[in-house]
Amino acid sequence: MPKATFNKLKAEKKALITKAFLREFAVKPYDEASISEVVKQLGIAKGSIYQYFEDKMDLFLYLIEKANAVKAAYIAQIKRDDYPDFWSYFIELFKVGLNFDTEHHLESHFLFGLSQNLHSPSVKPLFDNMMQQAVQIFEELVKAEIEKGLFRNDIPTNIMAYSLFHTGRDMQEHLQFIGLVNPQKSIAEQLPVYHHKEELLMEHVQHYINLVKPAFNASDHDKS
Amino acid sequence: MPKATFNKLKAEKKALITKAFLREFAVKPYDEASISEVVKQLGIAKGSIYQYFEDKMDLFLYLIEKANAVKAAYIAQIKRDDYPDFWSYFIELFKVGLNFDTEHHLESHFLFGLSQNLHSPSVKPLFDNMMQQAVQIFEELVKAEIEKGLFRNDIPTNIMAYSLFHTGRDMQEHLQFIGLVNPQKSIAEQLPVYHHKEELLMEHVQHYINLVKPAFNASDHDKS
DNA sequence: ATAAATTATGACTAGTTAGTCACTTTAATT
DNA sequence: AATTAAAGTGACTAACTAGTCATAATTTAT
Repeated sequence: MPKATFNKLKAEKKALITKAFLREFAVKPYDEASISEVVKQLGIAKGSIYQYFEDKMDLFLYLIEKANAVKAAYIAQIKRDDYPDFWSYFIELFKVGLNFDTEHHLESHFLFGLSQNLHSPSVKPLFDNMMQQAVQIFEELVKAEIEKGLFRNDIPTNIMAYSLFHTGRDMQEHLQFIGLVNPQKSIAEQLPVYHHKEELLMEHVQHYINLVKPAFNASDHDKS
Repeated sequence: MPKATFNKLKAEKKALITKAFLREFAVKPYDEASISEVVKQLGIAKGSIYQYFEDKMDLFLYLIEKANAVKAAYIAQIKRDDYPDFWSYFIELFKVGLNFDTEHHLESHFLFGLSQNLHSPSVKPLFDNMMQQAVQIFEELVKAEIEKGLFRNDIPTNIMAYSLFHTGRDMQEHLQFIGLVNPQKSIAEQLPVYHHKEELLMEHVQHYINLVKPAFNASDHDKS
């Protein structure tokens, strides 16, 4: 966590520093992100950063925590119980993600980049941990659906959870793949990733969900 | 491509150099892989490498080509037409992949690592290109299945292709996630990734395929 | 206004890297 | 055996990096 000095900083300066580093780590993998370059951009001394944070990793963890907290507030807005089935909930999750992106594009860019640079040696253990947690949450969701008789019960839940978790990631990646979104460019232009693409995006998500739905839903392949 | 000098080298030396670099690039992302370190291990001068290759990227491209060629020979062993449905073909693809891994674990490790370090800035364009090709192949496969009436036809083929392509990757990643395989450790121990895990692996693959099968197969959701 | 505490600084350390090139060694040819 | 061609070398360059620390500037407290 940041040192006391950083927290005592006035909010404006704190925000400027956070923003600059979010941008840097959004564009480059951890090991290639350069503190030297960011302080140059900020016009502050490199030594200052080490008054604020223990080291590079401390700074990085702070950014993750920060961005995750902002996103978590969006996710928490919706509850599974408010939807008739998992898939309408899943789509809604995507929609709040879209709001998050529009209203906090830097944090969104950062998390987007994070999910794509998971295998840099220095972040691997860290990321594995985050992944464990994420998949665990999905496994709970899956189990609840099975309990309700809405998901099939002939496949190990951990496999279903992992696949479901990845479906979300794959959708995002695919959007990038077909050039519908361009995170790198969006960051440079300081625009949200999905800016003015909301409808196309949701259409794409709908297709994806239509595709995977029969893989999870209980029906004839259910052995119960 | 490598310089003439490299090709004139006697096969044994060529193989040793190739092996050492495959190992290095298997473990680290492109930008973190160190030529200096490998030449130290090999006990040859750094200058020699630049007698063999134009630069780091030239060396890297050579390794990709090399590893891909070896794997392609395995893939080419089987043909879709020899199987009653896509999924038995898909499983067989996995099995030859397993053979490839057993018989060429270094190349296998390298390609494994490659698929996980795709977003390093320097390799991004390169990887995007490989991805385009891979997905294109999958899209052809999907189209052929639809033609045969075996896959559903109410989802854009590019979405089906992308999802299918990722299913393979996700399966691999999941095996790593649950600790069933450990590429880093396997490399250190100079063992194939899937060594002595073949049965567990195929069981896992079978589950995964059972899961996703209904997403692709034509049935009630077909609008034809 | 003075003293004390806090915050900011940037030159510096020790380490890394890819790539170069004048030179030496080895091999092939005459 | 002498000459030429090819292959191998390692010190060196230039460019980076994270992190340090004695000093200077600025706030805060007295």
